[in-house]
Amino acid sequence: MFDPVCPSGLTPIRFGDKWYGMIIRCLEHGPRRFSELRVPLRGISAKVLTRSLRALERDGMITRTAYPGPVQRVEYDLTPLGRSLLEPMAAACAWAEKHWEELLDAREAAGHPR
Amino acid sequence: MFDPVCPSGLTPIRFGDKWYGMIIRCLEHGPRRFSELRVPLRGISAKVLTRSLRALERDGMITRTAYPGPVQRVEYDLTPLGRSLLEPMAAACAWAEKHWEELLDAREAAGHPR
DNA sequence: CTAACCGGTATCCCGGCGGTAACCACGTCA
DNA sequence: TGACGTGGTTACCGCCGGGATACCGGTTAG
Repeated sequence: MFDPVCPSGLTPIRFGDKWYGMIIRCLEHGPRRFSELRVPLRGISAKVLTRSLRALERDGMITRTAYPGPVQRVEYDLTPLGRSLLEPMAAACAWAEKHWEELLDAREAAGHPR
Repeated sequence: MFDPVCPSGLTPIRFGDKWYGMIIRCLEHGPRRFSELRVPLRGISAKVLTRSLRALERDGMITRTAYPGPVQRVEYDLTPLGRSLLEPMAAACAWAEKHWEELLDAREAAGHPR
């Protein structure tokens, strides 16, 4: 998921900052903990992940819940608003799937290394 | 069109660089000349517009046609690929129209100045 | 006691985006 | 002859996003 060559990271369509969209997709199937998010988002630093999560929280896209147990445990989950973003994101992904090769070919033809 | 307060410039959804998407929308209803593009895109500098246009051209989104008449005349037009981007952009705009207020409210509630 | 895990924060660095300003070639007009 | 419009290019500069690294407080496992 989200390997460096994945087209989803290369579409001209972006949601918020670099990770905003990917984080939302990671939360699509239920809440995730901080460290669970770092796995699929290969290479994200803790700082950047924290910042993106804070931004998403500020925008009402996700909730942050710290469980008071003895072990530190924080879960992030999508709000209805965040979930509603999945729809246009799906449209963007559909576009990318259909037209990604075209875009790549155009770049190659323009002399840009693939 | 595209005044600084327009939500379209503030959605978390972005297409390419800052202007990529707006340029495509400007070309939606037919070809436009360089200077015609600078009008709706208030405040864009020639440098940035040129760079964005080159990027769009490189990606096969638009064509650049210089007419050989006595006066210098260059027109930019959407390719089918560029036109196909209008679809997910419409989805993004629909989302923004529906949920923009929600996002704003969330930011305000988070103590962020509106 | 020590190490590791969790969920971060603090600091530094770098590259790229975006903006300003100056300049330029070409052609037209007065 | 000079000013002006068109469609740029170039140099410079500031800011911010993103990455790497180090550290930290609390808890638990060995």
